[in-house]
Amino acid sequence: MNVLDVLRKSKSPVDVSILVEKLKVNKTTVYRQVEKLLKNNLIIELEFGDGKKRYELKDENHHHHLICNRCGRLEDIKLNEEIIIKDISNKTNFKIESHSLEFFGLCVNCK
Amino acid sequence: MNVLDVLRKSKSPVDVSILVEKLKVNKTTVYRQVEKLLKNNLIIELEFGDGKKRYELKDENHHHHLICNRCGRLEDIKLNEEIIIKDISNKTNFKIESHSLEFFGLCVNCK
DNA sequence: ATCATTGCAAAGGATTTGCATGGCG
DNA sequence: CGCCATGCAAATCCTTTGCAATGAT
Repeated sequence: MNVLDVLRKSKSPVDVSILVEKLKVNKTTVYRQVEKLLKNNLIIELEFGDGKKRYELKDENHHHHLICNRCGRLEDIKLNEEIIIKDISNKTNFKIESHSLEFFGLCVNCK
Repeated sequence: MNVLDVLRKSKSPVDVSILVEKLKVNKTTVYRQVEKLLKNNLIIELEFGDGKKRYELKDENHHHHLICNRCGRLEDIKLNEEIIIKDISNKTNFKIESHSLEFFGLCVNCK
């Protein structure tokens, strides 16, 4: 079992404390493995506003998240954001390498 | 001078350390004032991935950010993301209350 | 022997909490 | 007095760093 295995098995993005728990290794080790995976573009880093980072496989299936403000439930959603990216390319000289796009609100159960 | 004044004067989102410096008050005070402003929907909280939160006025002029991975330069950009929001409303039962959308890459100078 | 990986403890940085104080109705 | 804003120190949480020990090549 390694970090990638845990991410593969998890339905939602995973933070360091969970990786420590599942892998039963030191947190420093986890941080270092995560760092390497990020550098190699195998995983992506997400922030949901609660002060800790979460990680997810970077797979062919690029998607975004709906995060419930009430219960924390997480839903994946696939979007066509290329329109927006192209719009930016047209308007500016900025070369986009990555983006973060998350939605916060109320899930079906909580609204 | 209060938090809102500092945010009004600043061209880019501001973190707590800057507020402490400008307002010359205790950081705890700043955190508490910020908390209140967030609750009252007067400011918004942003995360650029470096572990600290930044704050910005919530004004009529809703926009997003281009953050340079090299030099940290920040550019504002106005986008039409309603298309995407509507798309989500059609596809899911999630009620979106807010979203975060930031772009990372290389600015004109760095690319 | 060398180089990468791990563990552990300590340090750092951002944020929160507890408690005492001061201002003001 | 009672209430709210402030300050200060300590605590907490997440993350990073230094260093020694282990493992693999």
